[in-house]
Amino acid sequence: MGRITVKDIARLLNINPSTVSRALKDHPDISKETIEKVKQVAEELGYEPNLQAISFRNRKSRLIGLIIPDMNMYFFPSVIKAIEDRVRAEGYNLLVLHSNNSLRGEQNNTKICDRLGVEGLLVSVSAESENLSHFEELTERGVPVVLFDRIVDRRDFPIVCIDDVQVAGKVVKHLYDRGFRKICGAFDDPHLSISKRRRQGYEKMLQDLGLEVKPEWIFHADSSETAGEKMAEVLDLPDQPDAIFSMSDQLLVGIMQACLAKGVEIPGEMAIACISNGLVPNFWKPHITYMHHSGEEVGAIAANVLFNMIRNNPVPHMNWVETNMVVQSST
Amino acid sequence: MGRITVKDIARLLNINPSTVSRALKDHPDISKETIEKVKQVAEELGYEPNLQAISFRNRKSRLIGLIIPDMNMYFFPSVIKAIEDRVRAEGYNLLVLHSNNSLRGEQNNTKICDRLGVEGLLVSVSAESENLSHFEELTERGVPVVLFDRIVDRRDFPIVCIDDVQVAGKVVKHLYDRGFRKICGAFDDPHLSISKRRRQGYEKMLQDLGLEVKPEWIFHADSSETAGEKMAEVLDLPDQPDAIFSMSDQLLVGIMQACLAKGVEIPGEMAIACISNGLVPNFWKPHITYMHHSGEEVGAIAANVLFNMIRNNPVPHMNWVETNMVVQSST
DNA sequence: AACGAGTGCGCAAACGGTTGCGGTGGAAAA
DNA sequence: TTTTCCACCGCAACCGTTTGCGCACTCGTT
Repeated sequence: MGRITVKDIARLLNINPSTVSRALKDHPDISKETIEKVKQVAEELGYEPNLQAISFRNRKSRLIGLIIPDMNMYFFPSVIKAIEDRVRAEGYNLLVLHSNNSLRGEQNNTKICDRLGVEGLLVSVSAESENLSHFEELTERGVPVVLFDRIVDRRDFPIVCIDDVQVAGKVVKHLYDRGFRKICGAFDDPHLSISKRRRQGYEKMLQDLGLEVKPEWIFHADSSETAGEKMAEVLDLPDQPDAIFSMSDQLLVGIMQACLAKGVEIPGEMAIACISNGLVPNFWKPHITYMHHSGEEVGAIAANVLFNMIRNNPVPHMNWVETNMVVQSST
Repeated sequence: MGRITVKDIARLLNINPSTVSRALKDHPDISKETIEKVKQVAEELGYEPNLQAISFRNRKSRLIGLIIPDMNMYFFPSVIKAIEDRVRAEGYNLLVLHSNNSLRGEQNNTKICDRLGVEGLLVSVSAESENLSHFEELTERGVPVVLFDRIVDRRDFPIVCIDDVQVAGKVVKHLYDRGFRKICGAFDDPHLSISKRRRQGYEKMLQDLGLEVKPEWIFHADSSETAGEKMAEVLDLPDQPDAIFSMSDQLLVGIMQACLAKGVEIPGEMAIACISNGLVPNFWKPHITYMHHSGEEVGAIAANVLFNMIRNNPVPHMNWVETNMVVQSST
């Protein structure tokens, strides 16, 4: 009733399990006839190698861990997709874990990956993660850890992301070039370094352009709903902005909902530009202008860096992901 | 440099590995002092049990497999989230695999799950899956398989989904009750049984209401883009519908894009109602009316059925997921 | 005839943790 | 004093697969 093992095949053919093992992988020590017989019996019995036993014996799990802060619909699905494709192409399997944006969850997930013996770990850190010491148990044992997108820049771990400061600046500059001078900024959780860096790029560009940085025109939100609420407040200000920079698709949704609810004409009364995975800005008419920040590309590059590390190839500390501006309608 | 094992602890304390093993799990045969010492040393050395070894020895992987057709942003992220939460709460880990909507991919994924020794498998089948024999290797060895959402109804496997026929009918009926009589229908890949059933419910309700089923008003699309194209064609018909039923969020996006592109007023010129996970219909103003089909609920119920099977509790063959109508604006 | 070089296969250990069984030593019961 | 009993711990086997080593046997070469 249990599964077929090499021992079963060996017993049936009156040979040694070691011979079966070698025959199944065409070892030159084994005669062609024996190889034939073994393979035939294995086929007939429907033999499937026990990966647990193999992993255990080789002290290799063929497992890659992926820890994401949350399973939102906007960015991580495409990242996961790209990573899984690559991981599978390399003959590995992927374990996806989410930390619920908490440090505790991230630490637990890391421990699980450790206990399962993952051979590499890809992480987009939680909002609470400043201290990254929980990854050191892994790196000390030679298990590579790569941070992507939501990162904390410690020299110990290679990071994969866009140049957030520059990219945010470029989007703001784009709005400026189109004549907008009162540019509001919407950012994710203020604890996230990705939020800090994008806000930094936004503020720096405003200053470089000689524009004022108005705190009333800047808000942080970690969900579409709160972004909508904050946006509604901005729309009630006596001194209203004429444009909005949104650092993500998730915030864009809330912003659009707020604008549509108030009947704000876009881009007539309010221009919008954002950083996006590429789908969401096209939901509305006219389409929203965005800087394309491809989740699939981030995933592909992160996986690539990881496998280079697994193969002991040198990898750069910073791995920039390209972005490109997609200008739509009159914005 | 390698990881700490029970043997290391045993050597350090001049005791037997078996004593260490028992001490770590408070076996009554071991004295309190020994337990203390062992635990202290384990703590100091940062001992982490090797789950591979444990899985191997116990012939239990503590792994659950999840196979989805594709990593789209609309439905599966919420399903995955719910499943992972439950799986983790049970002390298991989740392996997420996607089949790229191909039978081959699904078969490969199943084989991988088999080789890894998963203790249960959750599947949303690919568009190409009619024959489900690849799952039998697992069920024959007592590994439960549960199908959800995109299902094929074979008596062998419990299924978790909404009552697609009835739900689609209800949405159509809702449009009818609001006075619409020319109701277009948008469905996913025609090979999917979920598409067939929802279309069946749509057509049956039209007939029950004495309305004509017009083939020109029915289209199938497996992406937002093609849905948009097909919708644009419908909008060019001489005899235009006054309402649309969309069977999913993904199609809704394409439909909305087409309507917005043509300047069709919603719901004035065209009423829309759909089956949705609940977020997408609120992207626009006015919000789109929808039948709420919660991905999280589907995931939670599917996981629940699976764990009941793992515990040898009896489970029903059909496991219905509840839906509820969310009526918005004037539609 | 003796030697060398291969060919084909078996033996046994190992990976880390668990567990049935058995043994020792000391205290209590007979 | 002998027997019984229990608390505490060690021994060894086991899970399935792999692999270094070595043995037996066959050929071809001097």
